[in-house]
Amino acid sequence: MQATTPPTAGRPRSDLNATVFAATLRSVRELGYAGATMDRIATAAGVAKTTLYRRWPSKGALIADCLLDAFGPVPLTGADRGEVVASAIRWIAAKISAPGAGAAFAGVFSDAINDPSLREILSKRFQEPYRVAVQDALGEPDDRVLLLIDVVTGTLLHRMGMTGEPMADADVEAMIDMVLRTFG
Amino acid sequence: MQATTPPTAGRPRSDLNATVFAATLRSVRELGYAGATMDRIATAAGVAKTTLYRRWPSKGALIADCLLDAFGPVPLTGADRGEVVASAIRWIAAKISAPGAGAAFAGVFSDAINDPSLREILSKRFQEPYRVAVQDALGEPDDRVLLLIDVVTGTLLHRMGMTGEPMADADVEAMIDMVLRTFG
DNA sequence: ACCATTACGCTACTGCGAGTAGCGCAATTA
DNA sequence: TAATTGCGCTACTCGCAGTAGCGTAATGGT
Repeated sequence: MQATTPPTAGRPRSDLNATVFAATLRSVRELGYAGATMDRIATAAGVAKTTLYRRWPSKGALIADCLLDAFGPVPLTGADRGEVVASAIRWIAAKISAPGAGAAFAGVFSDAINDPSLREILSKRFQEPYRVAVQDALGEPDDRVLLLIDVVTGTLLHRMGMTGEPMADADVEAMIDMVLRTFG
Repeated sequence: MQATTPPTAGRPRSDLNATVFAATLRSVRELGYAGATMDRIATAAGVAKTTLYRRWPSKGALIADCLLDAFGPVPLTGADRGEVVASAIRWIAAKISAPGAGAAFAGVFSDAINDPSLREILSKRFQEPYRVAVQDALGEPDDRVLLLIDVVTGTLLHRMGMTGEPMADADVEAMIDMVLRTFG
């Protein structure tokens, strides 16, 4: 999300990302996605709203970056393929179940429906790295990996959207069983 | 969505649902979910905006009702369980792929994230009838059927949200293969 | 020391869409 | 004929995303 040309002269940017990300997640957790307005996030971070817009082009982009920072890389460990897939699914399920994170994810995702530039960010900056990592680990063709990601993430988000709550562990395990019959 | 007490006196409601639903789907198809404002839908239907709000409590509720009308019941036919599941999945995939319908569905779904009353409508009026129908046809326990619905619908919507396009037939078939290993 | 340059905070705005209020009129039933 | 309810219309309120412009702080270059 940083500018293409990092400037050499002038006042350097202060270290605000950590503060802003923390305030963003806290706001979404307490107020929901729609309730976490840019004004509130700015206030919660002790920062001017205009500063947010100097760094991120939109609310969706800010929250996407925030999630990217909060999630980090997928762990792809396990004795065999099945365990690799299962542990990766448990990891993303846990990330989405973290308070605030699920609502934030679903919110960004929904904004992306009406904002192609945000969809670009989401698919290129978010999905793509995970797809490459999984593909390297599993050696599946890319369309299969994309389907795998659609199934896992889509299922978790759909449950979240319908019930307002993250998916229970038992259902996560049922989904893993199902996926493993194909990708295990 | 109609009032709990259909009144006996006074001017009866005119037959506007078909006109409004058609105008709604057309607006979403041409302008996207966010672009299809209540003002535009009203104008396109040749109806006052206040009339829309007399019948539906929110934009999301209107579009949910519109989709309910456009989708109709799931066909649950087929020689064996596998064919029943496969044809049902192809049916919902086709419905979501219809121009406008996918964007409308995804839009309502995203509004529901921040609107519990809309979530209620979506899960009770939309998901529940389909769940019951599938459950009767397959004889699976309800949590399994709910998972099946989450997987199928979630996957289709996730693909739609990430790419802006409905899922290609080949991928739908791949998803069917995968699901049938568990539910076939 | 002194620019030029860039960042930050602040106040004040624009634009737009969801949802509402109240009026006059139309179409029913009792 | 009176009461009641629906419709169209105009005109709002409210809230949020995003923007403009100013004064000031912090840096590098000369």
